Amino acid sequence: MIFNETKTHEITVDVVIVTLKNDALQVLLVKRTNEPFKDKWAIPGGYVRLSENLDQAALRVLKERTNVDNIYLEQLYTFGDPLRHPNSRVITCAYFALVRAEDIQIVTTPELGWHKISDLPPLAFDHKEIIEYSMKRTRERLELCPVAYQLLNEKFTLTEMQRAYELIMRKKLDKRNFRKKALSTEGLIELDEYTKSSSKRPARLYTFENIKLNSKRAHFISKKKEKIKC
Amino acid sequence: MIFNETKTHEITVDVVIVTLKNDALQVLLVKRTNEPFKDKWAIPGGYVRLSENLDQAALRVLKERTNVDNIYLEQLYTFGDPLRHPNSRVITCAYFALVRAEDIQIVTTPELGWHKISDLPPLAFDHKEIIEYSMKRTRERLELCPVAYQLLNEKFTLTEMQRAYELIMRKKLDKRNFRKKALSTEGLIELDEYTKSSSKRPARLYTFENIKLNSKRAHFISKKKEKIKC
DNA sequence: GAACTATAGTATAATAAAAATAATAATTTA
DNA sequence: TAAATTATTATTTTTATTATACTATAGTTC
Repeated sequence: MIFNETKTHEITVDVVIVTLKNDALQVLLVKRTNEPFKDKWAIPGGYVRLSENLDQAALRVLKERTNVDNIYLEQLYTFGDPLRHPNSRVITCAYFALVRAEDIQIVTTPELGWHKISDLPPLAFDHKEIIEYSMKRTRERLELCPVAYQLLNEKFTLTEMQRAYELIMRKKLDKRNFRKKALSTEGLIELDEYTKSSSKRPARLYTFENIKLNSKRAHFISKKKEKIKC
Repeated sequence: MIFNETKTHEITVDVVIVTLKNDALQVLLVKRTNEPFKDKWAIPGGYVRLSENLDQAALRVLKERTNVDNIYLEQLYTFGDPLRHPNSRVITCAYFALVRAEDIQIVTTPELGWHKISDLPPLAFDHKEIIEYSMKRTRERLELCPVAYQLLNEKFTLTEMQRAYELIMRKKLDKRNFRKKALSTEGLIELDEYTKSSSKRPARLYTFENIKLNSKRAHFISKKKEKIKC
């Protein structure tokens, strides 16, 4: 590939939209209908408009695809390899979003749907790398604050919360220690409600007061077992 | 400002180059000679060439300005506010670099020089925000791995290392506890050499084996006292 | 050369946090 | 009503953090 150095770049945002569904972390993908990478799956994305900033562009893409807003959205990383797009020079600013399954009302079609992160179909461009990076970032975030609540329904049991943590951190957690730490999280509110439809002992429901998530007590996953690259 | 939505974006990289000099963290700035922001100071930056990726562009800028390579360089954040550049739509991918003062052989002029981060001159564009964000990121990094060694000379005393930590973390550290943790850092090598020219008791010199910096034992700043925004 | 000054270096106890363990309670199903 | 399943609570052990005070080694001063 020969580069004409006077040609301009194109800039897009791509949003890794993650939810918790059927006891698995799933990511929203669209099937490409055109070349390049026709029939491969891709993260939802779009061009950044000149009138909007990057966050606004990502929020717009998210809204277009899922009709949700006001959720956890974070700039992830900007990918700019000259060869990441086979036809032109496209730099993409990747975002990731954690959304509640119950908030999402998308109509899944053969061209749009949720895919288990542990079992992804063939992906277009460098989107596999982007998804992997977003999961790494989610793990790092979870060590700092309980972002996992973004994946849970408004009312949830501690077991559901623990399960979300286990899926993100990719390791089993001890139920008793998890509960002890979780209960000390600022912003966690114990409700006087219990699950009903379960076939076993009902579990107490909790909810989150969203305000206080930057508390220093808000994280409760030990960092020690994780090795983080410098 | 009225936007022509068909106009293209321009993409730059800006590199926050930080060093430790005269017992202070200092950042390399260039004085702008043209409008906009004539006579204000700016982070070194440049346009991303079509043939290079973002890391390469940042490394090139770093090399052009300081003639150093092979140092700690990390993508920071991409800033894309439509109004951040008054004349055109410039999206910048910010990087930050930690460099050793002894490695740098720049000729400081009235248009290029080091400035204390605690006492910055008037800055162009959103560069104040970018520098602040880079220091925040450095603090977060330091909690994960001893990147501060990037600021130290090849051979350093534990007191110098502690001082680098204190400047980055903006708090006093207890000498005994710091030394205990520092000595348990993987990759730290105790030398049979001591400082000489000091008029006081000589201090033992240490060095770092760069290889093992992703060790889980490599970080030794407690996270508890820091509040991190979600 | 004795006293002083400044920084380098060390040992240990108190406190707090994390990890590891077992037993009991509440519900549905067989 | 016994068995199965999930929810919930308490305690101990281990590890990490914090707090504390003293000794060591050089140069400097008198």
